[in-house]
Amino acid sequence: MTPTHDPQLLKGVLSLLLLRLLAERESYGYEVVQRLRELGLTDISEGSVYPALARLEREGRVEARLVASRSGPARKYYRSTAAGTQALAEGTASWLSLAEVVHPVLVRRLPDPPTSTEDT
Amino acid sequence: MTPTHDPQLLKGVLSLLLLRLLAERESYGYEVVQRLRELGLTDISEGSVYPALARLEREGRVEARLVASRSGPARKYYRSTAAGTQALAEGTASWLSLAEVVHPVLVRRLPDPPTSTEDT
DNA sequence: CCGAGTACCTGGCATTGTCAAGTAGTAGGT
DNA sequence: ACCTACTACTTGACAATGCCAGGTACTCGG
Repeated sequence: MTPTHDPQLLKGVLSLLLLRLLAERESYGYEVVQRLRELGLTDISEGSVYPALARLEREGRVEARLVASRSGPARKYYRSTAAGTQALAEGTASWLSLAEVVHPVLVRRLPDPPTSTEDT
Repeated sequence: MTPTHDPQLLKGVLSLLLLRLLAERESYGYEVVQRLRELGLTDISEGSVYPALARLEREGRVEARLVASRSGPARKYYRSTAAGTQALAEGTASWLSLAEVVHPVLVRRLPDPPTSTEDT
């Protein structure tokens, strides 16, 4: 079970993941959603992914081409551009450096909270 | 150097950090900002922290009391409530589980990108 | 003809970090 | 007295972005 997925935590991380998945291999929106779900992000909705992909394309970080399919409507395949690869590197650095700060703080032991049945 | 701090990445994480710092010990806004800066979050602005603290109070996750100071205006000390402690636990779980998904994806080696000077 | 699976897009909404500006108290210099 | 600087908190307007709900459209099986 995913412990109460908080939408806010995903902010910024989603585009980073998309950039990464598309840098690994060309993919289309519907498939990207499935790849994210396989990674464990079961709560990601299409309504987040499609706009995010459109943003990335508008920003020149990915480029798209339409490919007909025999199993449904045409697919829009996206793949990373050079700018996308660079953005991925920078975004990854940001994430890692944030995680390096946040993680230790969250996992360090809490000092004993004051107990009312006990005093010094 | 902080690698191009992305505001979006902080979303949701900030309240989690505040909850954590206040669970460790009672603190007031201005001091919390300093504690965050010491942790390495040099770009955090007061304009983010004060509203976030107000939110946490409104949600009942922290409670506040005013304490006069001889070095300036009164300080508003916040400390975690029981609800805050629980929210901290849940939030930490969310963060850890997200990081567990994101981290491996971001650090795994990229397959060789196709080089234009070379073909199969 | 209808439902389900595939595939994409959009509008409106809520959350939340940032910037900028404002209000105030204390202390020290001139 | 006045000015500056540091401490300390608050607020309004703004931008980014994930989510929900709903819509369009193609293919295939009943």
